Amino acid sequence: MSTTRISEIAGSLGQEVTLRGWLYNMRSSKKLHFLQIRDGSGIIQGILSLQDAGPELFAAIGALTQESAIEAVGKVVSDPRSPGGFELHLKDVRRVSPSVDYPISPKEHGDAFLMDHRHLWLRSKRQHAILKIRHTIIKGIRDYFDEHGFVLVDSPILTPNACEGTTTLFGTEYFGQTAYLSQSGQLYQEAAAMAFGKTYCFGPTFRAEKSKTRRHLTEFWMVEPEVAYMDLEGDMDLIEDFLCSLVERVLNKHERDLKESLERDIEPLKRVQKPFPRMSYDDALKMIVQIRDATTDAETKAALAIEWGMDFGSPHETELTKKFDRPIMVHGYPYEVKAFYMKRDPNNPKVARCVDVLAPEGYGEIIGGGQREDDLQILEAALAKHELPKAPFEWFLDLRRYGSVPHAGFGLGVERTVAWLCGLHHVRETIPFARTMDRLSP
RNA sequence: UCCCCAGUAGCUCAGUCGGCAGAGCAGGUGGCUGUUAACCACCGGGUCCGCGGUUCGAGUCCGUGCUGGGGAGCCA
Repeated sequence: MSTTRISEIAGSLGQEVTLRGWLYNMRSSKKLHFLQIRDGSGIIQGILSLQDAGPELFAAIGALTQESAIEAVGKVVSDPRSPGGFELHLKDVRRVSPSVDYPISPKEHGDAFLMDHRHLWLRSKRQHAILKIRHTIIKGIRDYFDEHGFVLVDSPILTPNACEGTTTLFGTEYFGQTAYLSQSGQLYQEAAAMAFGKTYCFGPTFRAEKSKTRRHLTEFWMVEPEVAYMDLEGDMDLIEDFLCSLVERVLNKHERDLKESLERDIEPLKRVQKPFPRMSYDDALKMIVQIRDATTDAETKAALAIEWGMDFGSPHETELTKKFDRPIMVHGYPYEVKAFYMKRDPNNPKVARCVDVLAPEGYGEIIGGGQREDDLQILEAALAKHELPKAPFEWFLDLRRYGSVPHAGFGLGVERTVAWLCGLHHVRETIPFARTMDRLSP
C-alpha cells in the first residue's frame, strides 16, 4: 500500500490517499469528528460525519485518544475552513496502536515538565519548526564551507589536555589515563589548515562549567573553520559573508515557520546585511562608558563598571548590541584576557588580533575567533605566561617550526545561532536533547 | 561558587489577616452537523516538596534541607 506524506498532499488533490501517522488532536460533535492528523511532515485535518461512516466506525474513531498511531484513508479536498487549506474526507481510520494518558495536553505546560518529556515534546508544532530550522542551519553551514573550497577535517572529541587551559572540562577514564571531552577543535584545525589550506570541523563540544543561564549548554555544537594565509581582516570578511548566507537561507526556507509557529518578527533578520559594524575594543569600551554615564539606573550603572584591560561581561555586550540593528564585530581585545594562541598585534602588543561577533536583539556572543599566533617565540612565552605545560603542546609548536604562516579562523555556536534566528528565549529548545548542568535525561 | 525567585490535583495556577483545600485544562459520563488550544452540563481526583519549630490551630509565620527556574562569573 502506498502512503502519502502530508507535506506533499497538494499533489493528490481530489484523489483518495492513505496517511500513516498519529492523532494530534480531535474535536467532536454528535455527528462530526475533526481529526488533526500528523505524520512528521505536517498536520492535516481529517473530517468524518456520522452519516457517511455509519455508527460503528464513527464511535470507534470517537474513542481514539491523543497520539494514537493511525492509518487514515480519505479523499483530499481543498477547503478554506480547514487549517492548512486542505482536508481529508475520511473513509476509514485504522488504529495501529493505542496511546493511553498522553502527558502533554494541548494546553500550556511549564519548562521543567516539558523538558522531562522532551522525547514526546518533539512531536509538537513549535519544536518541529525549531528543529527543522536547526537542520537548515546545519546544512547551510556545511554547504557554505563545502562550496568555498574548505575541506572537512574533524577534530578529535577525546583529547589528552585542556585545549585552552581555561574552562572546566569533562574527564573520563581512558585505559589508565585521563582523557577530556573536547571543548574546542581549534588547535587541531590549525594543523589541518597547514595541511589543506582551508578546513573546518563541525561537531559536539563539551564544557563542564556550572553555568545556569539561557545561553549555556554543557554539550553544544560548534563549527570551526580555519584558513592559512588569512589575517584578521580576512577572517571578518569571511564571518560576514558566512553569517549573511545562513540568515538568507533560513529566511528563504522558513518564513512561514518563523512567522506562524514561532511568532518571530523577521524584519530584524532582513536587516542582517553586509557590512557589519566593526569596532575596536577601545571604541567599544568608549561606547560602554558613555552608556554607563548616561544611565540613571544605579543597578545598570554598577553592572556596566569597567576599565581598560577587563574583558566584557554579558551586561556590557547586551548594552552595546542594543545600539545596532545587525551583528557587530568587536576586535582587538586586551592581549592578557584572551587565550594563549591568539596573535599578539605587532603594532600594538597590548591587544590581540581577535574578534567576537555579538548578535543583535540581546542574543550576545555567537562567534569567537581571530588570527592565531604564528611566531614560535611569542607562542612559547604565551604558554609560559598562562602556566601551561609545554610538552603536550609540542605538536602545536611544530606548526610554527615547519613553515609557519599567518592564519585565522573562528568558532560559531550552532545553538545560539538557532536561538537568535528563531527568536527563542532559551537555547535548550534549539537542540533535540539538551544537556545542562541539572539535566542528563531524557 | 555567589545572588534572586518558585515548589498546592495528571498539567497550569489562585489561595486574602494564621481559621472547612479551590479554579481552568486533562480524564470519565451525557449533549451538540464546520470545530480551530471547540463549546455546554455533571462526576472522580490532594504526602499543599521533606524535616524541625512557633501556635488552640500552619498551604500561609520561622529555621533547615532538597528540587527546579533566572542571573553573575566563564564562554559558543
